[in-house]
Amino acid sequence: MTEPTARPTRAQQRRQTEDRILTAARQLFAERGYDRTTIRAVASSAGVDAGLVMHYFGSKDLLFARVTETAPAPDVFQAATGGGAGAEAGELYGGTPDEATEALLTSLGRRLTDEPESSLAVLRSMLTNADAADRYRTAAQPQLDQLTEAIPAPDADLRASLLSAIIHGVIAERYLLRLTNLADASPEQIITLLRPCFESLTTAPADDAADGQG
Amino acid sequence: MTEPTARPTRAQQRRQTEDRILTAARQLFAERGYDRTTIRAVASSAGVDAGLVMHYFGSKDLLFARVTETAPAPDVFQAATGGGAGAEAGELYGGTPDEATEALLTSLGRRLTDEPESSLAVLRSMLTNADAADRYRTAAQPQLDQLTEAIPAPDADLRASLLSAIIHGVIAERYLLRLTNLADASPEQIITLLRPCFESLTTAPADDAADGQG
DNA sequence: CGCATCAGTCAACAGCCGTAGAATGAACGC
DNA sequence: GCGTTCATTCTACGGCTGTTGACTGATGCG
Repeated sequence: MTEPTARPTRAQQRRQTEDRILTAARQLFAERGYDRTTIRAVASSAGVDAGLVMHYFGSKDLLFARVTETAPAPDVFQAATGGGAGAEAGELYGGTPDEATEALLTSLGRRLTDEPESSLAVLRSMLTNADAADRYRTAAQPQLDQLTEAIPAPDADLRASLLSAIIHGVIAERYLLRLTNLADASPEQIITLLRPCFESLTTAPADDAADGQG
Repeated sequence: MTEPTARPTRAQQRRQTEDRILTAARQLFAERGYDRTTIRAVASSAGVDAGLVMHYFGSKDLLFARVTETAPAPDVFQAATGGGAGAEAGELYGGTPDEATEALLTSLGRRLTDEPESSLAVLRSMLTNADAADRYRTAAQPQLDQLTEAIPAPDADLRASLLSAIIHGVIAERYLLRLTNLADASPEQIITLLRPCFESLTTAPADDAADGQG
């Protein structure tokens, strides 16, 4: 059936070219941010003409939107499910605060290990591109809500936001700012140091709160 | 003596205009970041011609450098000295870990209260402008070293960097990304929630450090 | 007063940007 | 085979950018 002839159909070739463009765009957006990434540079990096990028994606904004929505991790926290595709993310934080803590730490660990290309594209561009910030905020809200439910405290939403801020701060300072201490440290070191920090945020102030709402 | 005639000397007038330009630049850099801030916009906002900005500052890069080096808080943590100009910053973190924690929290509280204009100019541009990142890293290192000395742990430098990352993450997510939960929260709330977090990083794992930390 | 200095303006240049549209040529359906 | 579709390229336009240099007029100094 499928002959080994290297003659792809037209649709295949288009998709292939689109992918090449998207890959180049993702990398450049991550490296330089939205403003400093030019369509010409993306096209050149993908080995095509700039007009073709326009023809396929319509505009620079739309290209950026495609890059960020295609990004494997637009989420704040993407808990490692261990490969179980059937595991709903909804159950990951639903349990105890301890489970939430470990899920967050695992997510952070993976983000510190993998090359966070597309994640960086979002993170870097969020700070200059209002659309990117909006898109991120919208995408992150359900995840924040979910995390909020796992935290037994009246100010759980603020706690969840702080956890998000900490994670982003660490990633930004390691990859964007490249603070040497953080850039050189191993993910395990970082996780070990942050665990008590996360625990203090996910667990309620059981000491003197006495609000026995749980 | 000094007549109320509004006729300043030439040098005074120049410095006054320079200040106006610097103020406008600081605000615009903070609002839009480096790339989206144009010299023409700065000049227009300061009520002068774009050529004058060039004449005074040489280039956009130099103007940005002046803005960031003039910034009242290029420092990571600027502990509140209570107005004592003679208090050397060197002594602020020199004491116990608890003192360092409180100094960091006070600094964060002030940053969450005041309009962090120039601080944002640095923070926002750091993430897109390589020069700004370098300049920041250089300026922050002594402060990090200082904080490191206050932490009695073998990995004190990493702990200090994490504290810096957390502070920046919170500020960035509140002012740059404007995550609603964080933007609406009061500084006191945030500080209260972060205190145990900071404590866990500034104090050594004296309790259960028995198990070989490798 | 007379000349040098300098704050400040104006017009322009060269370059890069996103984008549009015509042109080309190969792949496709009939 | 023929006309159409479509991937792809080329050229170009208008706008914005940083930057330059000539210009103007008030100010300072001798």
